Amino acid sequence: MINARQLEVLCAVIELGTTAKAAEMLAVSQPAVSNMIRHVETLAGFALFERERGRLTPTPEARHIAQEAQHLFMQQRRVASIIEELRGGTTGRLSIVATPSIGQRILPQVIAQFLESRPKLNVSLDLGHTDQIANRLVSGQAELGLSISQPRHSALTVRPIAKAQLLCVCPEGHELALSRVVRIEALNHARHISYSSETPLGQMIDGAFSRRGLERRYFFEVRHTMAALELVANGVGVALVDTFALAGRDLAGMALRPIDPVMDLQAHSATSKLFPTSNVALQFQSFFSQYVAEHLQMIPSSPDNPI
Amino acid sequence: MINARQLEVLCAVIELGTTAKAAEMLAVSQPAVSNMIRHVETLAGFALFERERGRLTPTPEARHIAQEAQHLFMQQRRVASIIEELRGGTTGRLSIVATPSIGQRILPQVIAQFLESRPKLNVSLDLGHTDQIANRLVSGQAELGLSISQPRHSALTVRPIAKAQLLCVCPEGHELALSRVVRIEALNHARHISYSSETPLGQMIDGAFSRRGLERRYFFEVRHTMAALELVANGVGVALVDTFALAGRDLAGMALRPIDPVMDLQAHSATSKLFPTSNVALQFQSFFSQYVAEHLQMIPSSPDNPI
DNA sequence: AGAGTCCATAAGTTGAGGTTATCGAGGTGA
DNA sequence: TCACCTCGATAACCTCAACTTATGGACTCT
Repeated sequence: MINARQLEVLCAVIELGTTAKAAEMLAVSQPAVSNMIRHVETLAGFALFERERGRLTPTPEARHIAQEAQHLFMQQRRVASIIEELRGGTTGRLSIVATPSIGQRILPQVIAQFLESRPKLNVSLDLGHTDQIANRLVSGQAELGLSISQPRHSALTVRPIAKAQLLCVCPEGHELALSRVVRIEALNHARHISYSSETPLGQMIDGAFSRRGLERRYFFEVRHTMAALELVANGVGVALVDTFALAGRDLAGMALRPIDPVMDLQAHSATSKLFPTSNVALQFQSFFSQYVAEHLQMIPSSPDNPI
Repeated sequence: MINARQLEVLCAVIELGTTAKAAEMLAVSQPAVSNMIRHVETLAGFALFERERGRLTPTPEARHIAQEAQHLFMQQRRVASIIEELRGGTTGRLSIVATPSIGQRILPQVIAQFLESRPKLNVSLDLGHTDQIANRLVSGQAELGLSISQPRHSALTVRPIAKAQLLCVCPEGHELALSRVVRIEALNHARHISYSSETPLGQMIDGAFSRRGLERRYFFEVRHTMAALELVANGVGVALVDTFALAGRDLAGMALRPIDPVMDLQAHSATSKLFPTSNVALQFQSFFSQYVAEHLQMIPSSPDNPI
């Protein structure tokens, strides 16, 4: 069967009219072109050029083939450019599942930024709790999982990807806003909106309270920081909210205070060991880390509270 | 740049799962496949397979490339099949110019037959007198010319392609129909429809008359045999008509008689020396010759009237 | 433990596609 | 008409991508 190189030479001769000019354009010698043309003619089984008075004149058949070959060249260039783009991570498909804490606020921002230099990239974003993330990853339905708590699954590769902190958010003018730092004990005497003890965040905060010999008290139970934040924004009470939920949000009417003790969160990324991870996914992991490190301000951890 | 063979191997491995099966399908050895895959990976600049526990698992990037490559293969097969068809003359373009004598009746029949085994063929048919045929051929606007009289042009290749004869056509029951053979002298005493002396046919008939020491007489002058035939069909008179015009026509109400002397016509085909002639055009020439020889019955020429 | 499967590596072969050198045919201008 | 140019064809040789065979090490399954 005829190959692309042969068609390339054929087209060059038809276009430029002589073997010598075609050879020059193709950066090969004139006999190479001459031989190739003859070879293609034997492959095709009929003459592609008429030789008279030392000149080559393409036959209608040759012109017809050359025209069709253009589509082949186009497709060839297309494949080459796709490979190029896949190398640069500017094309392909990136499918992410994230917990709402990350997926609702910070992740769309990071993705938007990531897409600015990759307009052809195809993205899929889904939310789910940690177990669902693990399921979707091992079943190959998603490629990259992002969550605060580490998904536990033998077929997953989990690694820390970004840090965040819990801050205290209260309505502007609230009594807690009067102090520069909010001690967690104070929350027990305020209208405290907090997290179910089943949630990782709830357990973490419980731990901080119990380390001070206290028990966490709250009048409003939610599961996600975004929900708590919205309640605070509407003046319902005060809450501890992570910086992922705060990222880029308009905080008009609210006051933000560091807390004592500092509580650090570690976001994790997970990929399946059962499927190879795409280039884009790897790139996105680094991008996410870097973006968070640059855009989320952190309060230094106290020595007694390492991550 | 990546080539089709490399993509072919890549796709085979992705599709069949192992290098050994891919090698079998491609009819090459397993190391050939293994090396090719590694080579393509270095070309692409990123991994296409993940190697673990002695198995290859395609990356999302590899799958993406393989999918795009399918279009390339399709285009490649398309070019190959077009070449195949061009060899068989079942595709391409055939543009013909013919004089009305040939183009109005016999040619459409032959073309229809020719197309039966070449459904993809693109045909163009145009009518014109001999000078116009020559013009269109040397200007490259048409590829094949068909006419009775030979076009005279130094850039044309003209060759005889088919024979026809003049016959006498008269209304059924006409007195000329009473004789088995119509002697041309008899036409001078009938309502004779004939051809302008400027036309090749008129000159030819004039010659036959003068060889018998007579002058042709006619009451109705036309330029084409088709016109004469229609007039006879409507009972206007009698005429000498060539067998090309009669081919396949319903002769109800008309009588057909051989004439004395027998007058043979030679159809000619012409192609331009300035452009190569396509395969289909050459095939059509033979096809036309053969069709006419098989379908037009001829009366043997008398020895004194060679063509 | 042994057989069977997988992929990788090493070393050698082959042929498509290239090279240089040279030829003769044909056109062209002094 | 002769020198000079450009064209394509041919011959003889070269090179490397794409193969080969032979083999080895990793892993799985019975």
